[in-house]
Amino acid sequence: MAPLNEEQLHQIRDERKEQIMRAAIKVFSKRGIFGTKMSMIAGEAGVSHGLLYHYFKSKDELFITLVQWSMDEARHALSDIYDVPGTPLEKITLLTSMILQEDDNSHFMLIQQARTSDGVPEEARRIIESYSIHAFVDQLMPLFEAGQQAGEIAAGDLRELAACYLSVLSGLMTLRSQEDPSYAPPRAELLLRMLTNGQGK
Amino acid sequence: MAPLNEEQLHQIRDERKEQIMRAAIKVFSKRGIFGTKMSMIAGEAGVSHGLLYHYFKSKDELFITLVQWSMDEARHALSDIYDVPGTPLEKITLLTSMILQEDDNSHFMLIQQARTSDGVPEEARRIIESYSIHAFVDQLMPLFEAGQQAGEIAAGDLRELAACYLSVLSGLMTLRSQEDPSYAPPRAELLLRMLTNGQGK
Amino acid sequence: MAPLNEEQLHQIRDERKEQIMRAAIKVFSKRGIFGTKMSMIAGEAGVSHGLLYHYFKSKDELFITLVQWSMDEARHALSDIYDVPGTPLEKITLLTSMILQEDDNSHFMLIQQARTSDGVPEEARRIIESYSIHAFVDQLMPLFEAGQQAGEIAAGDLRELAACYLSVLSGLMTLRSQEDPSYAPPRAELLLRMLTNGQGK
Amino acid sequence: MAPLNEEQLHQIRDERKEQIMRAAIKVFSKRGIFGTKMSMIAGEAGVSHGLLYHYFKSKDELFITLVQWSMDEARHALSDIYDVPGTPLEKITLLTSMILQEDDNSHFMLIQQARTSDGVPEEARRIIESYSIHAFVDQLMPLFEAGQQAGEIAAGDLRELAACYLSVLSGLMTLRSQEDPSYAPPRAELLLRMLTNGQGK
DNA sequence: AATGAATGAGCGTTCATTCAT
DNA sequence: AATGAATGAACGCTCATTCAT
Repeated sequence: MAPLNEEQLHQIRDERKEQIMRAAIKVFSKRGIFGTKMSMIAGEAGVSHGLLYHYFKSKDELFITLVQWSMDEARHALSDIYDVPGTPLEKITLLTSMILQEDDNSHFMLIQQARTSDGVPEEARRIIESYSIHAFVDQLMPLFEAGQQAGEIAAGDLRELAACYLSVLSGLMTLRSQEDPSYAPPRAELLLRMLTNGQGK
Repeated sequence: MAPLNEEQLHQIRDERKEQIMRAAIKVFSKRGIFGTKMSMIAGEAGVSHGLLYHYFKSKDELFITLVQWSMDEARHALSDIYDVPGTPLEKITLLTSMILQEDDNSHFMLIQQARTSDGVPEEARRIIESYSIHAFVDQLMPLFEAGQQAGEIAAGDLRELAACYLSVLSGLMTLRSQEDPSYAPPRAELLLRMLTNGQGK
Repeated sequence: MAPLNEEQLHQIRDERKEQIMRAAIKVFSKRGIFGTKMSMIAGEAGVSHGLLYHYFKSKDELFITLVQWSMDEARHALSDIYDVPGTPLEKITLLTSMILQEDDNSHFMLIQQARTSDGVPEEARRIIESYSIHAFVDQLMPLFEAGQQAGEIAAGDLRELAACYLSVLSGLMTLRSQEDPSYAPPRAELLLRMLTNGQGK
Repeated sequence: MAPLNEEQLHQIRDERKEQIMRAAIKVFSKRGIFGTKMSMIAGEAGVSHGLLYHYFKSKDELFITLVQWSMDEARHALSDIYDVPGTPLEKITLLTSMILQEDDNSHFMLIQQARTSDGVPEEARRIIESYSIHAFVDQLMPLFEAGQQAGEIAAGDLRELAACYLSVLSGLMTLRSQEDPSYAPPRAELLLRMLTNGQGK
């Protein structure tokens, strides 16, 4: 005999939980796990700090949840690229632009934070390692192979090429975490040269 | 122009102070400003934590000193490249390899930490911004111009190209701060394609 | 004077309220006032924690109510002993066995908890003191006097003897609050020697 | 009760550590592990709360240390009784009086708290169980045997008798933890009747 | 110069209590 | 009546910083 029916409660829970997660990823991705205080997340989400503990057992659990979420989102973002029209190289170009210019790339940035910071919970580290850069390389391999066969991508070791490309993108993403106005992400075409080496039309 | 003024040189010559700074940059560059505790630095340097306060007024001041020091070191590393023999592109290739493979690139990494982290003292931030990426681009412009005239570097906006190149290197450096065994820095040649675009021999 | 006034009786008859009180005394008597969380009581009673505040203004008020209830129950238990058949000493022996072996002596244990712990609400303390051990001694005096006249109880200061006897029982009860399997309550006959001193048949 | 003996003082040599332990046992034994706040201990010891963590890693560790200390003290107190002159019964009488009237029986009380409370660290619980009441019974057996042979102690199962006696003393000690002015410890002679059963001269 | 004892501000977390539904 | 989301005071603990020696 609940005063609120099951569905309403569920809705509130999901709503709040998502609200907190959005606030948390925003702060974590910018300030890292040490620099982020639970009160900052609460403030960003507009709730009391106590409420965070209704939805997440601890700061670490919250962080781990976000890392898992971000890994899934990142994989989705990569797989979505197969659905847009265009040649393989066009798809890669689009992907590059999206990653570099996307306003909210908190997911990628959180992963970078977790990868490069200290004090990250063991489980978060395991999640990231289990989906390490090789997993993303695997995801992109069909696209790169198609590009190479089409003559759009230079000859050579494709896995190495893809890993290099992803490393560069990863690195660039970390540079976007600040508000440094002097930093402007490079144009995608310049980066793409690494792949085409002048062979593209 | 000396990177350190007379007094700074004198201070750094102080054995203890240098010992502390070397320990500090090692820890800061790996763990960031929040993840680094004064006791870690003291332990790394083999002195008591109380002693740190004889040489530095505070953790922030120590960090700021290190940022200043690292900026100077970075500028030196870049300017040194002019002294090695070889064509412009060979010089750039060498520089790239050094940065990517150097065992101790604490200086670069500290700058990255300071650039991408939060909780960095205002003054450290000002130092970094004042010598922002543009300053490094300026330093490398003569080299790039020579490379372009020699036909080793692709045609196009050179400042943009240099900025892109430095951004990529900066980003890659942040990925090296961990012990992630799955990460291997890309070969310099691949990165260089961004600059040559197939025009190099 | 009825141990519970009309209104209290009415409230206690309230099913929900009684359910909560039974759950609460069970938890309080085992874990003490600090070790008991309102959520534990709610869980034990099978209701939401919010509901506790419909019946009791606060944790303290709940505890105070239970102390009052337990004091009344304890007095009843003592007075009931007059109704069983047997000589005075037989009655005392029975009482001793009951207290030591009773499975549910939460009431006595709650009083002990309240007597020996800190952080007990002032009012609970006053209730306990007002019915202090002397009140129980008073209750038992007729029984002891009869026993002494019958030659079953040793000569000497009866109040002192009764107080000593009750103190010992009180103390032993606190030892039963745990699940320590190495502890077994002593046999009543041994304790009774304090009273009889070899004079009983 | 005897303060620290030479050897223990050697271990606890540090003045501050001893100061903190004395303050801590005073508060813990009165208020239990939950009721005791680190700030109370700090206040009682006249130091800042931060200092406690220089000497003890955590509240639990401090508590465990005290339990161990108290167990050792309790064993010593029992074994010391063999050194005083007198018949076995006189020794037991003296021991009883000491335990009941000693102003500072924090050690015994801490053990009782740890035995009967909740939230006690697992290790503390193990220490207490490993020296459970049987260990103390073992310690006193020679004395009881001598008393029985001398005709001072009643015939019967001696281990049961000793266990009963110690249980009663343990229980009485918990009643002394408060400042309840209405409570006066019983005279030793009355308790001793349990052992003599009128057989003593 | 050098140590480490000592302090206290600040953060993560718990839980009694309130309140909208 | 009944629920559980929401709040915030308070506590355990960390660590930058100070200070007596």
